[in-house]
Amino acid sequence: MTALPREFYMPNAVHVARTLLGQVLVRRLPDGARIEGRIVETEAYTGLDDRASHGKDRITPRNRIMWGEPGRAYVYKIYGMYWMLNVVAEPAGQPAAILIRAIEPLAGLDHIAARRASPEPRLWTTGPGRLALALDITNAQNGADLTRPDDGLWIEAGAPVPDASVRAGPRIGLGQTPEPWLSIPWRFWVAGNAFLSRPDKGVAGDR
DNA sequence: CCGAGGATTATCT
DNA sequence: GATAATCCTCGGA
Repeated sequence: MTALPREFYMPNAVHVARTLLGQVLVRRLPDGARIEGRIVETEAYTGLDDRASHGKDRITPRNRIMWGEPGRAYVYKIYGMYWMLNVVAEPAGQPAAILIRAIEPLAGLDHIAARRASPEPRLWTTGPGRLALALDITNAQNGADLTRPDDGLWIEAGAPVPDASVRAGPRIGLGQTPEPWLSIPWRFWVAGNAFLSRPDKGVAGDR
């Protein structure tokens, strides 16, 4: 298996969020452990006008990765205790990133179990905070190049998810964000998958 | 089953 | 000094 090329991340963030579904996120820990998970839920954040995006205004020390090379990891801490894993998209100079919200564990389950308190696999990688804990992702992975195995975190090609299995809806946790950004359907997920951050009600909202 | 509230800190104003 | 792209626990029903 080989990592997806940088060109994969060049298109606009909404398109990349859609095509990331089904791809395989791979983590190689310092001790040699290998963990793999199929991406089943994503959210797109663009720059320019998107009021929910960290890239909405200007470059700051935290968000500078968003303006850089596509195909790299943008990791930041939220609520004082959780790390969020994002993938930078669009050409350098344009702030855009995709938040990986959930993965379906494929390999390395025992390594995840060792790190997570809950004995319930469904609670290991369902949600951005949880998946970061499961894969031991912290700010040490900020800027990691996802197009190569060198940094211990990368993305490989997985089985494509057909349009019929893709659903879209509003992004989660946006709080005071004004419309239309609050409701724009830039969250994508694999219909009916058991590892979504919240249960799939079976409702479509396609785009 | 469900909703409320707490945890805990980097970041920006 | 307020807020945040979240998760977990606990109390009530």
